[in-house]
Amino acid sequence: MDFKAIQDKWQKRWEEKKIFKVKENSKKKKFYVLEMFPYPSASYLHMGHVRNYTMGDVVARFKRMQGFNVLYPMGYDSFGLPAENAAKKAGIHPKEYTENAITNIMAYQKALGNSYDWDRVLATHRPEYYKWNQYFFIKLFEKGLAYRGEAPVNFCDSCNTVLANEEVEAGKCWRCGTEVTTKSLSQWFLKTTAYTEELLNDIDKLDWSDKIKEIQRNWIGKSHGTIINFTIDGKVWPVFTTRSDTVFGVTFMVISAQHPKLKELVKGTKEETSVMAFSEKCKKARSREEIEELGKEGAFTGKYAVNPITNDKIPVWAGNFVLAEYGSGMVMAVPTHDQRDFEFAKKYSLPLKVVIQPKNKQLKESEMSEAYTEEGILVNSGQFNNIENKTAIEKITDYIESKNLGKRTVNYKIRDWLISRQRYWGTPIPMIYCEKCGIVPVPEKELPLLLPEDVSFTEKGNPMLTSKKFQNVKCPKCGAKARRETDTMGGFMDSSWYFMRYCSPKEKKTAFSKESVDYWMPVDQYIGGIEHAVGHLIYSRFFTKALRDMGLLKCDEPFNALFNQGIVYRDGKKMSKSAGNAVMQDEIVKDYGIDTARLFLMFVASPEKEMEWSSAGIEGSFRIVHKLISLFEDKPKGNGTKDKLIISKMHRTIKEVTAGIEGFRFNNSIIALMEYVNYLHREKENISEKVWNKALETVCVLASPFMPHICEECWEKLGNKPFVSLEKWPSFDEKKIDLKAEAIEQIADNVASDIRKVLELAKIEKPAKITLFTANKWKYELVEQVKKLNTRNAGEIIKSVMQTSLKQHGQDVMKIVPKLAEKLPEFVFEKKEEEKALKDSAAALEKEFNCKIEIVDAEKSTQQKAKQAMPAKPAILAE
RNA sequence: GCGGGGGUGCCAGAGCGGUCAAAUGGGAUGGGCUUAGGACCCAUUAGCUUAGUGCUUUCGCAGGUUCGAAUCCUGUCCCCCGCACCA
Repeated sequence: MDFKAIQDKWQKRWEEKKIFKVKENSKKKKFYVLEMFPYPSASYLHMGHVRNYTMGDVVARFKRMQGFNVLYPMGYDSFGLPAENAAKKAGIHPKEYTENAITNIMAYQKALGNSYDWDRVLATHRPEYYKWNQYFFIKLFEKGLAYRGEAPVNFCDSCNTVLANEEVEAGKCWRCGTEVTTKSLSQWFLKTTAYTEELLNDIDKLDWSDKIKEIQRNWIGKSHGTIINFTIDGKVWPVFTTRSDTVFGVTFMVISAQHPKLKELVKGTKEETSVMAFSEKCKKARSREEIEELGKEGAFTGKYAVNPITNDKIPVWAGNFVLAEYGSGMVMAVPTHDQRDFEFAKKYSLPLKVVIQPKNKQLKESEMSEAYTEEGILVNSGQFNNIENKTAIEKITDYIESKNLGKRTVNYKIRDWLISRQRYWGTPIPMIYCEKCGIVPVPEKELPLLLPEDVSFTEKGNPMLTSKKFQNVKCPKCGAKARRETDTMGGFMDSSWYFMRYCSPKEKKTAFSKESVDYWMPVDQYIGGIEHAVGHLIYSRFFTKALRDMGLLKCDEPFNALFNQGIVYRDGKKMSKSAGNAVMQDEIVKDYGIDTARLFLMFVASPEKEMEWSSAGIEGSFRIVHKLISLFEDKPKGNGTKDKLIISKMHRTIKEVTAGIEGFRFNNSIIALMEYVNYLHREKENISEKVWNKALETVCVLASPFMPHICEECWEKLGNKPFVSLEKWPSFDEKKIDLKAEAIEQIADNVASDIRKVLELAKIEKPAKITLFTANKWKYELVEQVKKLNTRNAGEIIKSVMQTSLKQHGQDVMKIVPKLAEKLPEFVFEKKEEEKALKDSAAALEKEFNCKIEIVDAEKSTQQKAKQAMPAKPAILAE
């Protein structure tokens, strides 16, 4: 079979007939399948991509065949730094670079034969798309959900731009790996924190893996605590703590070295210069290694705070270990009961005061070598002494609230979404700064605000700054001279709503039609890498909720079910072109065809697990494909003795394949399919034409999501009209799955092969008569018969017969404990049924061996002998 | 440190209370086919043992629940992956 020709043939036909084109259809239930859209930098596909896309395609095809109206689109996340860097390096305009990359990658994707609706393709760098980024930005601005604010932000010197928290991994830039530094800059933010509670609570509604749900919960990082109002110089400094039970043990305060109000605090003190120098130092490098090396560092601010509960006056320090952006950016330090505070206190010889005593020992400040963080009883805590510390948290907080010294509160780790980027290849932020009117949005009718063309990529810094024409504008409100924002939006803006654009991609007047979005959304099955756990997957959730509240759509969550596929490795490393270990789509297609690659990728491991690419494995899959195809090359006219069994197995196979796809266990689906294919091969001779055809049709339909091209071809070969891709997915009838019958048939089956073997080994060509003995002992008799042959091979004959057949026989099955026998009646065989199995197959056997078959009740005829020879009943049966 | 996921036969990888010495593929060994190789087909692939069979050991390690455990519980060791000075 010429796989290449078949692929081309069917891909062409699918495209010509537009069979995967969809539109809204209120009569059909919708199903939206989506893979995370790719960044089109690399103009090739390797097996990692193919694995991802194949999963989506399997689901899409399956659901389509089940009668769902399936939306399955593809597009390109085409803004971003790589295109801009390529432009810098090679002197190509990012737009040209990007369009080329899209053309290339799309050709590769089309060659996969996935059932995308290619009429819906989109690319985020095109003005008809990013216009709506700008529109949404203005709407968010109007709602107060987009704002400009000064905050300590992450800055990557190499990329020369600020980064969102979600783009910093272990203190390094996610893209280039450069150390991220902190700067205090004025930037645009989207207020994700306005939806914190909803983002957290709705996680429970999602059909996502526990792992990724947990990552999101951690990222949101909700914690209950208390705000306690300390005072410094009469001014209130609220401090967040989860351990209000230790408030009597506070011996100093630590303010973050990067706290925006630090400068104000130390102004005019003699410590000012040294503290500010320390602060500057802390703003540099934040890599994990360096922090661990440095340890905790601090500087005394010269100020004292008053503990509102005890009225103690305690020193205020600036410290490198306190995060400016979490809580209040300042902590109350309880060195006896917090390890970090303990280390800091030891280093700077600050006092310790125990306020929680464990039950079994006595803590002494002078003897402590680490903080005591377990539970215990309060001491040195005034009226709260002798209370368990867990209870004390509540009691002390109640007291604080009653005296108006603070309040209960909830704190989150999640920050607002920093969206500005000082880069060119992104959506221009549609804002204008006017000296009189302040920040003014670009009027809607002027959208899209296009990226300027007259920019230079060779200078350092943001290329946008090189276009004076772009920057100098008139204020839309007052007409005075004004300056346009030169920052662009980070790429996560683009990917936060692309799945909605797919619903009505050609819409010109709005970002999407409400009608189509309300029909298609949410995405029923989203598939992509886990690396987007806190970036894209949080932003998209936020965006959906924000758009919902603007009345643009109905759903609360964008992605109902999410599946994170495993990575494809080769030689133990992640497959990538730069690592030189990528297996490319085209080389595999050349040797094996894309269907073999799909089969292998779906078959070798559970979809969520990482898998190792192996060339031996792909060979194996190639064989499987061949085996399946060769079924369709036969047209046997069998006798039909195995028809019943084939039907039973067919229903079982349908059941298993269906369950496999539904549960994202594609590997198990394929195994079930293979077992059926093998069985059909073996039983070719014993299947009637009608059943054979039915069986092959079923195989063809069941296999089609995995190897669509080959199945179309086989489908045609069977004389069916195209397309198998549009066939109805078969349903199974549990009643037709007859395990008992299958097992009985198996017995009869084994008998035949035993006979064959015996004849062969004994070198008997034409037996005059074959006697079969029923029940457990028939084989015993058989042995006796073989012995009588007096042949040299007797031992060998008997052994091979016994090995293959007795395992299946009654005796093993009867081992089931009697108690459970009632529950599992199908596992207990009665002699009658065995006899029946033999009788049923007798005719076929007579024909095959061309002699008379006699069936004898071994129970009667050989009881005596059998009793002597057989071991006693298994002990368990005697009970 | 916190959180998540794992440890299965030569390898990969299913199974997740009884049809489990454990699917499926790969590999290995033997046999068939073939001028030969490849492809294909068949058998074997924990150990001992029998004519059938039986027994022992095996699903990281140690216990427990159960008539019965790879599967459930407890402890323990190891591995991988997130987050991480979050007050």
